[in-house]
Amino acid sequence: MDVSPILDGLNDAQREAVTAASQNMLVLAGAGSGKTRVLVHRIASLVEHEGVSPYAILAVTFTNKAAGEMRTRVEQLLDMPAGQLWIGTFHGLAHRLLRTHWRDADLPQGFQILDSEDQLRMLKRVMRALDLDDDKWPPKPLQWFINARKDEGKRPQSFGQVRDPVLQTQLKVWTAYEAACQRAGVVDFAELLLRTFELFRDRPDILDHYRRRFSHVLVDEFQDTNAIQYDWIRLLAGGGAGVFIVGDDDQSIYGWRGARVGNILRLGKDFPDLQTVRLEQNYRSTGMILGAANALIEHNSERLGKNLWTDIGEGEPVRVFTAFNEREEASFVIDRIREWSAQGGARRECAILYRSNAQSRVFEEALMAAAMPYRVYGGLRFFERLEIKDALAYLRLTENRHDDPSFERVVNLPTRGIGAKTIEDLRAAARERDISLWQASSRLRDERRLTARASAALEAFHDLVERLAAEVTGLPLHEQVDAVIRGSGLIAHYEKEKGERGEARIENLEELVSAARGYDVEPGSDMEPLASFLAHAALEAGEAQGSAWEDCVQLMTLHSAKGLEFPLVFLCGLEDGLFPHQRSLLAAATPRETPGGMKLGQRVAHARFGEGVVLNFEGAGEHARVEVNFHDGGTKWLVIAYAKLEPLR
DNA sequence: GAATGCGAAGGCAGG
DNA sequence: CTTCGCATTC
Repeated sequence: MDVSPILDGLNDAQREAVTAASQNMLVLAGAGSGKTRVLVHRIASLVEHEGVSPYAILAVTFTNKAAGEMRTRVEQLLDMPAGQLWIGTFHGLAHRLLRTHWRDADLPQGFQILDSEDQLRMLKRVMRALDLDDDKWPPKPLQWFINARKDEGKRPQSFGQVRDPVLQTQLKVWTAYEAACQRAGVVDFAELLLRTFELFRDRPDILDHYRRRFSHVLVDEFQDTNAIQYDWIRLLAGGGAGVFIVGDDDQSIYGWRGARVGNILRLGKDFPDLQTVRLEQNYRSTGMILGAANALIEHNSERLGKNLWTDIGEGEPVRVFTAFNEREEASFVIDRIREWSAQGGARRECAILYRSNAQSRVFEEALMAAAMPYRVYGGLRFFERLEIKDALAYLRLTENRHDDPSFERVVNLPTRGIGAKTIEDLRAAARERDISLWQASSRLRDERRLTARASAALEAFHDLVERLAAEVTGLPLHEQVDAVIRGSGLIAHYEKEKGERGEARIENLEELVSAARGYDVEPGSDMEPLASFLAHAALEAGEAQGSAWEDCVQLMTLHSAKGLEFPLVFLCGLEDGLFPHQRSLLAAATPRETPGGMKLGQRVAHARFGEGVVLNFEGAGEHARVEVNFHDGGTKWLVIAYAKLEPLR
C-alpha cells in the first residue's frame, strides 16, 4: 500500500477523488464528510505525486476563513511554504487580478474598494442628485437590485430599450451610480467580480495568459456560486485546465445572494467528461442527527441524491424544547450547559447557533447574569466600526484624493465648519463638471463661489490631507496609521466623546495601529503596504472579538458555523418568519403590497386569532383578501374590509 | 449656515 | 443599539 502521508488515512471515496486521473472532477461532499480534507490532499497530491508546479494551481473558496485554513493545511501537508499557490476567495483573487491589470480594466492605479455600507451611502448620494424621493425609492432594495444584476453579469446597457417605468428608474440610478464610482475610482464587491469577468471576456490575450498558467482549477463550496462566479470559472478553465469542483447540492445557504444550485447540474454540460465522486460517510454526527437531517433534506428540489451515513453510532435523539419566550429559551440553554460542565464537559464544546446576529443579545445578557464566559463571533466586525472607518477614510484619501465616499465621510470630521449646504454645492459642481469632490472644492474656491468661511475650512482640509500624505510617505505602515489618526484630529475628536464610548473608540483606533503593525502584505503581491492594507480592510472585515482563548461558550450565526464541529449544539429561535427567514419563505424576491397597504411578511394582529404573518393576497377593492399565518391556528384567508387587521411593527 | 441635542424608526447572512 | 431626520441654539 502507498505509504505517502498524502493518501494515508483517506477512505475509499476520498482517495478516489484525490487521485483521480480524470481531468474534470465533481466531488459531491455531504456535511462532515471530509470536504476540505479532500481539497487539501488533492492539491498536495498534484504537487507531490504528479509534479504539478504550485504556480499552475488556482484554488477558490468563499470565505477568508476557508482560504486561510486551506493554505495552512496544504503547507503543513507539503511541509513547505506555498506562496506561489493561488488560494483565495473569489473577491480576493479578482482584486489581485485587477491590481495587476488596472489599466486594461479601466481603473485608476490606486482604486479602492467600497464595502456595503460605503456603497449604500454612495447610492443615497446619487439618488439625491437625481431628485428621487427616498420614501418611494428606498435605497436598500435598489442596492440589492444593482448587486443582484451585477451578480448575473449584467450592466445597465444590457437591458436595451425598457418600457417598465420602475425598471427605467432603477437603471437610471444604477447608471448614475456607476458613473460616480468610476469618477471616484472605487469599486464595490460585485464590481470586482464583474470587472474581472469582463476583462477575461474582452481581452483574449489576458485570458489566454491565465489559461496557460493555471492547469488546475479547484473550487470549494461550489453550490454557493452565483452566475458571474460560474462564468468566471468556465472562462478560466475553458482552455483545457482540469477542474476539481467540490460542493454539496444539499447545503446551499446563499440562495438569497444569487447562488444557484443549478450550477452543479450545469457542470456536466460545460465539462462533458466530468467524473463524479460522492462522499457519503459523515465523521461528525451521530445516526440520530443524520436521520433528522436526511429527513429534511429529502424535501429539497433539484437534488442529485446522496445518502449520508455514519458509523459513530445512534447517539441521543435530537431534542426539541418549546420555550414560552426568548428569555426562557436562554435559561433552558444555560441550564443544559451547566449540566454539561458538571459532567466534565468543556464550555467551548457548546455552541449556541441562531439565524441573525441580533438574536445574540438575549443570550449574552443571560450568560452574563449566569457568570458564564462566552464568546460571540460575527456582529459588527472590527473594520466596520465607525471610528475605524473614519480613520480608513483619511488613509484612503492620502492614497486617492478622488475617493468621494471617503471625502464626504471626513471632510467635516472633526467638525471644521463645512456643513450640509457647502457639501451640497460641492456635489452639484462635481456632478456638473464630471469631477471628484476633491477637485470640485478646489475649483469652487478658485472661482470664489464659496463663502469665506467654507472656503477657509476647505483649504484647511486640503492642506491637512496633503500634509498627512507627505508626512507618511516612506514610513513603516503602522507609523503611517498612527500619524494619520493623530494628525487628522480623530483621536482628539473621540477623546471629547463622553463616557466609555469614547474610550472604547480610542482603544479601537490604537488597535488599528497594532493591526497595521502585524500586517503582512499578501504573498506574491507587489502592492504598497498601505494600499494592500486598505484593500485587506475592505475584503476581510476582521473578527469582532479576537480575545483570549478562554473556555467560553461559543455564540454564532448558522452561517459562520458552517463547517465547524461541536459536541453540544443549540439551534435557537426556530420561529416562524425568523428561522427560516421570511425572505426565503416568500421567495417571490419583488416586495408587493396588498390593497390595504400591508406588505407580504408583515406582522398583523387580529382580534380573535391573535398575531400572524401575511403570506399572500388576492383580489382588489372591497373583495381583496389576505392569507395570514397565525401563530396558533394555522393559515386563514381573510377579507381585508371586514377582518380589521392591525399592522404590527 | 453650522453644531448640537432629541425622538423615531429599523434591524440578515459574507466579501 | 444604531442611524436618520428634525428642531433648537450658536
